[in-house]
Amino acid sequence: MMELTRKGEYAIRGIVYLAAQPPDRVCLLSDIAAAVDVPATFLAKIFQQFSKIGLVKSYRGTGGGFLLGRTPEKITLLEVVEAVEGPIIPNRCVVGAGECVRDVSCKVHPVWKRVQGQVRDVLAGVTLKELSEE
Amino acid sequence: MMELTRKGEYAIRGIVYLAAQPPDRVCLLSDIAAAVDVPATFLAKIFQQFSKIGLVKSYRGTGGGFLLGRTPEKITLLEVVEAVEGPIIPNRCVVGAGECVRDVSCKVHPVWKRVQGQVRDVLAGVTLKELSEE
DNA sequence: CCTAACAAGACATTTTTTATCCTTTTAGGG
DNA sequence: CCCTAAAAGGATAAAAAATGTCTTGTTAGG
Repeated sequence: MMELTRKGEYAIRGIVYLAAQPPDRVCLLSDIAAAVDVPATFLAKIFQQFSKIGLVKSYRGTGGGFLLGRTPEKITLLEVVEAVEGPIIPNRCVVGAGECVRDVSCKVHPVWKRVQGQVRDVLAGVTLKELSEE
Repeated sequence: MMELTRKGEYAIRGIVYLAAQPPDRVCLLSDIAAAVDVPATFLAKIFQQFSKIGLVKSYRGTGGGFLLGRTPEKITLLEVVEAVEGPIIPNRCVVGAGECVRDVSCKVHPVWKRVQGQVRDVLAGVTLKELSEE
């Protein structure tokens, strides 16, 4: 359980590749896809999601392509993962009130809350800089 | 992402209910299913998995049913969850050597390892006793 | 031997994941 | 002003996983 999907994996590979490029090198989607071994059409969707929230910047037309929206040390793994996989929610009952209808005083609730916190903390503590250097 | 499936939810509900019963009260599957509001046929599958690894004991025939395999304080949430959802593996590359073929020195690897550890620690720290009392 | 109960396996349905394709929009260059 | 390069967006399709259901087998008690 708790497994990252293919999409999440691809997303990380793709953006880490971008982070490893010289700061203002505009990269073609097709090049990125080839480099990280991901279907270009699929990666396109992923980068569209990145683009919407500013994780990457995109340019169309001749000479277009992608580059990182911010410097690598300002993008965390948490942002990348949540961008494509949605928020980290181990159990529906952590979402908020009204979800845990079965049990007003649900004992499991705080446990999942804790899990969520730990996972988020770990992922938030890692930046693209660390993942791309060397 | 990282969401517990319905199966996992049902599993927890079912076994927590058992843990809340008097120690040697044998419970009918149909009663448990009704009490925790889970399809009986589905819960049957779940309890079969529990039974195989000794998390619950089962008795067939007239007067049969289920009871907890050990005392509630000796069963952790981690065991329950892993029994039905499989091991907690945030990313395939934490499984072991040979999986992370793309990158011998995969930088993301240790991060997922850490996530895995944290999640397991939280879940291992909670027993059915705590979840079932009061 | 009849009935109660769980065990096991096959099957069906729905949802999610994992793509692919086609059309549209934007931009540069001749 | 056209032509080409590139990303954006939407529709669709195939495969896998989740979520159940059903039928038959097994075990045990009375």
